[in-house]
Amino acid sequence: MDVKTLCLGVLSRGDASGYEIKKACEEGPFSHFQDASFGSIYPALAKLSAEKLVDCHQMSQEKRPDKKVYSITESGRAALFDALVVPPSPDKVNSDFYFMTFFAQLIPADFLRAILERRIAWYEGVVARMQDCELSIRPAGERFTHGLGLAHYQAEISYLKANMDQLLREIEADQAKNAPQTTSYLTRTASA
Amino acid sequence: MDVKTLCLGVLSRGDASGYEIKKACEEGPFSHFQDASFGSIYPALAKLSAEKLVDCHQMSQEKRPDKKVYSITESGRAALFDALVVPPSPDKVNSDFYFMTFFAQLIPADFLRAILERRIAWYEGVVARMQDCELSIRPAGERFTHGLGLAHYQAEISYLKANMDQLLREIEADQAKNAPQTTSYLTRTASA
DNA sequence: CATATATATTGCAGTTCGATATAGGTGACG
DNA sequence: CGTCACCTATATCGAACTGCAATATATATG
Repeated sequence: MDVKTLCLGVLSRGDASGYEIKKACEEGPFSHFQDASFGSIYPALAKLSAEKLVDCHQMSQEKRPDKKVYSITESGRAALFDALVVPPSPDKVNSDFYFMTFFAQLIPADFLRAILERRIAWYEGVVARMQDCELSIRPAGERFTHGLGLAHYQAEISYLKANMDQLLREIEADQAKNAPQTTSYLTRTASA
Repeated sequence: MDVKTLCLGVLSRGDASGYEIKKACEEGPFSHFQDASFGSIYPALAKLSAEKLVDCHQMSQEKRPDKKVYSITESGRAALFDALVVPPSPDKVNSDFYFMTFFAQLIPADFLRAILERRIAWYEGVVARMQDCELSIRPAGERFTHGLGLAHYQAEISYLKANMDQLLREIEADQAKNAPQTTSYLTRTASA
């Protein structure tokens, strides 16, 4: 989804500044499936404003930097609708964690264990916070998407807990076999 | 993961051309968690070659365009190792599908149903192909990552099948209530 | 026989990322 | 009571990346 449409989506739920849009993608309801940086959000808002898809009100705050609050216009809602009724392009996933587990046999077992445990703890926290949040007042689509994300994270936690010990045993056995003569990673020969 | 490391990872499993690396990210074992375009892969390979992390052999093929086959060097394997033993940065997910379901109440129910059914069919195909593939010969890390992806897709299919009818009923009821006077999307008033 | 698909690379315009600059407020700690 | 780290808030800039077209050839598909 291009950043302009993402901004329209956030603004369709209520007025927000560029900073608040970023937060919605980082910690808020969009954090599980959208990502955008300031370097793309601010230009996107400027373009949307020029196209009259959003209105901008300067808010002089005391004790805070000035804030530009954007509101979606009727044309903006129409543009959001137009962007929603096209078949979605495939998900783009970039996961260093999966990349790392793929090459698990190259990684020292202790380091790998720490990474796996951190991942489980992280997602358990995410799930706990998601289960806490009040959904009954939210629209059907938001509830559905929330449940879908939850199902995904819970499945990942389950799998990791059920399989990580077995993986670590195999990795340890493999590394003991292939490099019994040294404890230094620097002198290893490529065993991949 | 930067594209250079991604290329090193692919090449650690065997020699490949830029085109073949792209295919590994599109259809191959990396397709579930990595993405990169030609425009980033070819420059990355050129840089890796300049840094002596990969070797390049020009292959003049008959009946095909020439091919540059890259092989990872020992320094390349060391660089891959160095990139693997740092804590992975958070996953980056960009999903137009999730974005769409989040705003389900804005979307015509028939269109939404078609999108949901297409998604289920797509992931069922993915799961079927993943279950087909022979894993016993693959390294432990690859098997583990494969299983993790499979668990994720299966959880998503389950959730969609269990909850899509309920969502569509709610959406239909909502749209019938909010716009009983018209069947045209163009004349709707913003009901979000 | 036209059209589409697959192999294989390159270049480019536009988009996005990540870091940095700016600048005051807030809370914690000894 | 200083100061240190972090939060709010916007803007900018180079580096990196994407998506697309161009180029060329061979094989399927209808």
